[in-house]
Amino acid sequence: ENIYDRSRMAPKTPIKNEPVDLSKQKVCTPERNPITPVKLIDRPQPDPWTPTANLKMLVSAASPDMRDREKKKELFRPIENSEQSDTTDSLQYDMVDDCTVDEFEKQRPSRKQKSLGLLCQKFLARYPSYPLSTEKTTISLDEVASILGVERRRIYDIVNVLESLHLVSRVAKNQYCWHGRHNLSQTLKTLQEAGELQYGELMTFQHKEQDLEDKFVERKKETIPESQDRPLLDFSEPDCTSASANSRKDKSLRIMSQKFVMLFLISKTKIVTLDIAAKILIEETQDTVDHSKFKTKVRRLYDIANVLTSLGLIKKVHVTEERGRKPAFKWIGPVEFTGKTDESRGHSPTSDPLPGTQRAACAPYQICATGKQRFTRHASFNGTQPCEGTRRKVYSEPNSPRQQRQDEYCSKMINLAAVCRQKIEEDTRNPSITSPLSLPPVPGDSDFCVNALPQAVFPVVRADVPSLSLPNGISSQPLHPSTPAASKTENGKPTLLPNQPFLCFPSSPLFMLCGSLQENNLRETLATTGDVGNRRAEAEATVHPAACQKRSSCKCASPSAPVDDEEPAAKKQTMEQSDVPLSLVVPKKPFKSPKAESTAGGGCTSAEHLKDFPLDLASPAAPEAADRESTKPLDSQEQEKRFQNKDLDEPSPGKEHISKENANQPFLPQYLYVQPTAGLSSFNFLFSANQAPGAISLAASQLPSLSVPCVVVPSAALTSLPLVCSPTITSPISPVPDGSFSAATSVNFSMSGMASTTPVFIGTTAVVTPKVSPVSSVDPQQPAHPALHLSPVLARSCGAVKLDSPACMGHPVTLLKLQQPSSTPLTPKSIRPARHEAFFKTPGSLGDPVAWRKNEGNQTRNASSVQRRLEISSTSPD
DNA sequence: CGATCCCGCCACATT
DNA sequence: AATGTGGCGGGATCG
Repeated sequence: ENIYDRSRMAPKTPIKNEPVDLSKQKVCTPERNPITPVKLIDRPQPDPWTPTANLKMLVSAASPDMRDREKKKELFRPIENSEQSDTTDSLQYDMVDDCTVDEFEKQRPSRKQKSLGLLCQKFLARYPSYPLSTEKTTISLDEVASILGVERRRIYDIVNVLESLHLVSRVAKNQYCWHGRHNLSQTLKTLQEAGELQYGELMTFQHKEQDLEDKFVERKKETIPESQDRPLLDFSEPDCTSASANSRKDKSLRIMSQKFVMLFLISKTKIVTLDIAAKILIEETQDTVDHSKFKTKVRRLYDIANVLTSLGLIKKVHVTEERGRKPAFKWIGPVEFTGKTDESRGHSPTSDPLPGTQRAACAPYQICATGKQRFTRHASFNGTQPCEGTRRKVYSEPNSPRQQRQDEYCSKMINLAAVCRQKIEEDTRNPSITSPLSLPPVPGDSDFCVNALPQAVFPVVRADVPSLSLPNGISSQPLHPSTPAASKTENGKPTLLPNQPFLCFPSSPLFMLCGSLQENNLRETLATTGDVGNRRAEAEATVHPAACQKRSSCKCASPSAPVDDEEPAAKKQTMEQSDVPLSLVVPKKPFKSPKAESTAGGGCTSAEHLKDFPLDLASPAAPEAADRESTKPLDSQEQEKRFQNKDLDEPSPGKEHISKENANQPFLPQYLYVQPTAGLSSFNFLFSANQAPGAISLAASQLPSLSVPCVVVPSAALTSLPLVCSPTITSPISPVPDGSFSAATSVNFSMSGMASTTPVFIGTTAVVTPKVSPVSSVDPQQPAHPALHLSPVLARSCGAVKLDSPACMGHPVTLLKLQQPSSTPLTPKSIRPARHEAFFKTPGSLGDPVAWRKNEGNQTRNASSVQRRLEISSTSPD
């Protein structure tokens, strides 16, 4: 104590003691002051500003935690390094001596250094964006606070926002469970849906934010009574008025966060100004808007924005209007959520209102619901996947109001979703489509799920792995009629990667997969979207390109593409693709707009072909996408197809229906699966009927991309044929469009070496080679992710397949490579989502062209180096 | 000087 | 009552 007091009688700026500072100092000036204690002494503020402060200081100084924290901090140093240099010196008193006073004035900790955004980055750096499903990470608030050297209060700010996006969930007091971004897209999708419901109309009109806002306000008042209003909101958030006692205000930060995100998601421009957001978010009465309240809201929004920025979901921009320049934020996160999002949640819960729950077994998601929460409702979002039983239990145990709230929240969400679906269905679709949704029950049972796409179908099999990352997932996906086979249950389940990349069939009888490439689909899609098209065009023109492109995220854009067939779209894609680091370049398709190509550079195309998958992987975004994205790839492909289709316009039959996504799927190639024999030994061989080379010829450019992919080679076959690659794959690899692929293929095989027995999986998307290169080229970091993700997948696939294929086991590496691209993270489940989305999405999509695009990429890049390392390490084990 | 937003008091919730 | 949460807004910094 003495020391502290002594420390400086009058430090210029009495800095409150901060543990952080101390640590930093130490770190910073190790040279000078090797001894930590000394610094500490110095640091402390001379005057005890507050009794508390002193106390804290003492405590911190004394507590081992602090020390640990310091040590730990060092780990993070890299992040701070830049900063440190400056600050370090100044602070120290000692330093001061050395240095000038001025420096010391600077004080190390500049405000920026203490910013919530930075803190959030550090926080996020501690956890993997895409944690393996198996690992559950619990976060101790106290621990984190001490490690990061901040008060717990600050951690709450971060966690609350993360919780609103379901990146974490509260397990117990002081304990949170880290879920990572696996569910992010789903969550966003849900928010988008909710947002559309709430604000949708507004959006339609919205031109300016301002207008929007006004309308919004009006609307709110008129149309929506508070009561309603609330619910919606609630739905987005855990709280609940009704059931649980409405707890206090507590929702604000979380709810605000969700609403804020919603605004972005429903905004065509993807830009939301702070003031507008504040106005909209001011609950209830908007009118009042007293200044102070507004001001407070803005403050909160900054807090939220900082966290979202750290997550790479938004970035700050300025909007200049008549009035002048206004602070605003632009959404740079994923715009389209195909993937997982719907999968689980969407359907089952929603569509079927079965809340309760029967199939617990199926999806974790549901399980949750079932299990404990049943009384409450469905599982909570949060809990969903990541949490496992255990967690859940924990969760549930408490049965605290909070949970209830969450539950409620979930239920609300679900309902919402249901509503949306209904809507969609009504509007859009064919009954047929719908039906699949209804299926839920079935799916639940079986492990695998089939997608219901009317058109293309793959049997997707869910591997056994229930636990996959897919969050919600769940349940089942509707099967295609054709796929009866799917039946596979567990062992044999074939695994399908969402995008298609590859299928593994254990030994199943024969499968026929059909997916026709459908140009029609495209058209349909287009048609569907037709209306949208216009808008879309506009929208794109305005917003989209810029945003999308800029973001490196990968998103591959593919999604967007579909929607936009137009050049803009093309551009986007290209752009996006271009963003992708991938080196691969393929000759791309001759699309429509040369521009696009030009812009994107050849790269884009290639990327597409490769697919998005690989690309995704490669790209920063990839990581995220990986799991959930499996679906995406499809989309992307679809998009491509669309493009192509337009050009080409094949007569393929499309299915017509529906949703874009469906459309997308169409292009899935049909596969013919031949089963060798029962034995696994042999792999089945699949080839796409459509895709035959000839098909390819069709559009060299396009088709290739379409094509599919996968082939499974029977063991026997292997010898002779090592692998069959889908044209697509090849194409990406080699620049040469058509023919090239063959070559490429061969290459791959050779690589694999798996020849004999090992089964080979090839994903269209995943071209091994390309992938690799791209990755390297792109991001060094990323590779890691993919690997990680992949690994799990692989494992599953293997497991699922189980075949005999030693190959899987034996050559994990190889497999990984292959898989990575496409499958990556996907789990069988993932596949489903896409479709769902389609269904659900349709409406949205129509409404919002932008939606198609994905921006997911962002996240990836966010991952800190640390994170990556962690992941990698974890992965490797796998 | 307006935009940001850190800081931490203090009310409410939970244990 | 103690402790956990987190609303809230003063006021320091930043630009």
